[in-house]
Amino acid sequence: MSTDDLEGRYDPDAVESEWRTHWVEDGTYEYDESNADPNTAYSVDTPPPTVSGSLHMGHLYSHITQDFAARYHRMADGDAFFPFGYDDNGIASERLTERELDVRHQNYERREFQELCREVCQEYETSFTEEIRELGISIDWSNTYKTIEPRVQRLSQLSFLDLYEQGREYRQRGPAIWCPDCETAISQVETEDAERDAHFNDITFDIIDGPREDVTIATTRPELIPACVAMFVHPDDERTDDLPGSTARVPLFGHEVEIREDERVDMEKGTGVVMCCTFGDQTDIEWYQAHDLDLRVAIDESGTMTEAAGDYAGMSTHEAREAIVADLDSTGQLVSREEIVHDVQVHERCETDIEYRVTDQWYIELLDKTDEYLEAGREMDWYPEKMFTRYEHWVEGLEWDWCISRQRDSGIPIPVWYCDACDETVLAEKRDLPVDPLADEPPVAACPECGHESFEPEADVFDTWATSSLTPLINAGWDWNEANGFSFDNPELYQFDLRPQGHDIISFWLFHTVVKCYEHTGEVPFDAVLVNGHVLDRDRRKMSKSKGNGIDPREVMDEYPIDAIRYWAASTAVGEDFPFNENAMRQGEKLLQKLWNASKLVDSLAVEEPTEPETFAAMDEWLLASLDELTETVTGYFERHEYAKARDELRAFFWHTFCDDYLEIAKQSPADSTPYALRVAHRRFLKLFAPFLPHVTEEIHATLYGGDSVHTLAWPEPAGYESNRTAGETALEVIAALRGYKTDNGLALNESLDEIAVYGEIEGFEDAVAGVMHVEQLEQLNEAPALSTEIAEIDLDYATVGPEFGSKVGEIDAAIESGEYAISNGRLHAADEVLDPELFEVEEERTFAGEGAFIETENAVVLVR
RNA sequence: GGGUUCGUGGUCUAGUGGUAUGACGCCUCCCUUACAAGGAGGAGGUCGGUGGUUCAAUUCCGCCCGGACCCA
Repeated sequence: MSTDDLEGRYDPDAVESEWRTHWVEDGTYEYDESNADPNTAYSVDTPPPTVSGSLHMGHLYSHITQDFAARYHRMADGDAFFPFGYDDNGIASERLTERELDVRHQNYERREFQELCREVCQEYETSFTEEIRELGISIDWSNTYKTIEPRVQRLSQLSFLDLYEQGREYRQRGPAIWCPDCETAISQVETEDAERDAHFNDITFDIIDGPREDVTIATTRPELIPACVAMFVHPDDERTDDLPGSTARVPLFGHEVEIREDERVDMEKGTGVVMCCTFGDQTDIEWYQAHDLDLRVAIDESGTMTEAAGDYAGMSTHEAREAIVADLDSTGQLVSREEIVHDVQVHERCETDIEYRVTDQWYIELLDKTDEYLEAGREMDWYPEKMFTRYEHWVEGLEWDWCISRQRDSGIPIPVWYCDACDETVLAEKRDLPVDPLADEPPVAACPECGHESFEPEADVFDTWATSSLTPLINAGWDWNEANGFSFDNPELYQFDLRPQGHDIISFWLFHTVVKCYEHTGEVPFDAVLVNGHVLDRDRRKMSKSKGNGIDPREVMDEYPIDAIRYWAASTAVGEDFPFNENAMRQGEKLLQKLWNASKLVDSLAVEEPTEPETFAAMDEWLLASLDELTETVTGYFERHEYAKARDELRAFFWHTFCDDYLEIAKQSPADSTPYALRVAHRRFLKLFAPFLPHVTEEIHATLYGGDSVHTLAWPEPAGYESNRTAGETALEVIAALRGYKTDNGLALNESLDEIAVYGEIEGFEDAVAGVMHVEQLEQLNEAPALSTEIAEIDLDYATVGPEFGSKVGEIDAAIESGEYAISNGRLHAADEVLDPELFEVEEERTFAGEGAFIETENAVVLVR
């Protein structure tokens, strides 16, 4: 990376790894808070990836997309704050630690186990970091955090105390989703569907004092029969309209339950009668709450049957299921049994079937302020805009407050104690945080309420999202002290300019982050949200472990240059899902070589620092004016996160206009302005390409121009060149026509042409045309050469003709088609209508009667003699 | 099941109330003062299906089919 000339072919393997190392060692992307202009510096809040897995295509794609934004804004805004976090605080990390070390977390103190987690995660973090660096992501590696570190623990607990003091949190006994294997409450978002073989069991319940002898229900979970507290029928179901108000006797267990009406009963399925248990599913919970039903807890925290299950107590749920079915069969209450396959909810980490349990949990109140949270969402710019609807629907559909407590042995502790006598909640002091109530003493010696002197520590820890939702506060250094209360170390970073987010997790991660930051600061944490789509496999199908169609980024990174992968990542509009596509990477690879080769040519045609000439050759000025326009267009695309458009526009102009057209002309141009234009354009191209292709642009820039990293230079602005653009376009048309002529006649492109004549506006560009096409003599014609013309086609201007002539348009079209029209005095007569000249265009076909070849372009006529 | 979204030559993509952009691949020609991983040309699309609105629909609306995501 330090020769003065570009030699041979571009070797991405060697170059990319060298720069990657250099950028980290040099601190090229470090945010300099003393230099940064707080009004302009760009800040990105990156959602920290879970470190317990290896890099997948989704990480690769989303990080590259963020990096386009960070790199562009670093150049355009002067500086960028682009930090990195590791989420090592979830169940995933704990499971990883247990697996790696072959231990159980129950055998350790909370702090000890966290220490182990930190050690195990450290290895994963190291390899993850290495891979992210390999992608050329311009992260500031001096600004990283881990969600398990004490600073973040303190911040999570501060957040809890602040919300509690604001009256936004409460503790309540209620149903929660429970994993019997992990023995904790989990959130809805930690569950997924899994297919299970099961049975539909039709079971008869006797009716006491009712209109019938008995009713039959269908259930896949007979082990819940001891937990049955009611039965339900649909109010509109005629089959069962005699039942409401009756009492049924639960088979085997004998307790009596009432039959009630509720619209949530599915009339389509089964018998129209369902049992309600503590708790089989979400609907059971809703019924429990709506109908104020009893609780009968038959399954304990480890998935073992309780005393409520009578003879079946002590069995696992699966054992109890089989035993109960067998006993029902022998009492004749099992009517039938049918094998089925159905989806059940499982814990995503261990694939254990989940249960619902009634427990004490902490909640953040959400439901009372959904309008405000909706408004907060509206205040952010969404890229693409349509993704806001996902947020909107999520907020509008909220039914529960946010359960933030988890019954796990590790995680960040909830900093409270409860009075043994009166159950008063005692909060930790802010200055003491972080605390662990299991190990630390409460801040008071006696209960402020009743004076009692012993306390029960809270054993629960926070939900992962309670911490993951604080990343803007972590990144901006939010904290509390006696003197200032809550404040930021780096207030200029908040609110953050950009939040990147996958489209599948807008509903919880992004939403939770907006809510918490909004409540703590009164301000929406992000100016804009950039939503990235998913990477699909080659056949446009979602990648999944079970399908085995995943693509290993490692293999991709070994096979293609990183810059080529980054080129692919800009293949489609942000927010759209798009397939893994090796064509795009090959195309990217070609672009790297093209950039390298063109740079070599520029370097051989122009001295390094040409002085600005007084006057410009027309073509040189034309190039710079066109480049100004390109700069403006591309800048607009970057501002709107339209990376695919920016990439394509830039590539097309560079490849076709600059390389194919201009460089060929430049080779033959004797003008002083040519070397100058070449260098201006070349330096500008390097900067415009830099966010997409950081390695190759840095290598070329460093080799030819030296100095600071191209990535810390200012983003180019239009330099204000003006040119007769029309004449330039026409000249290029003439050149293209002559190229075509040579191809059609089997001539090499550098073959000489004796004489050509041009009718068309190419003033000032004659030398360029003649030079590049090796024309000995070029004659400008003042009038069109002798031609015979006939009308080939008539094009109507439908945008005007349509509204004006309405339903007659079809007839006019037909008349033109069949030749039944006339043109007189410039007007078109067809189908009894007269069209003024501005409503149509006549396409003429010309034939040349004179000597030599005749070529017509859009704006010129060329004769080759 | 409900909602959102996507469906454009073989493949991937842009775009729009007036007959469709580019790339890869394919075919023909060309080693030209960087680049054959290049250049000059060419073939290839009833814009998922079907109704409707309109003079005109790939574009707007309804339904259907297929994929994805979110919520049940």
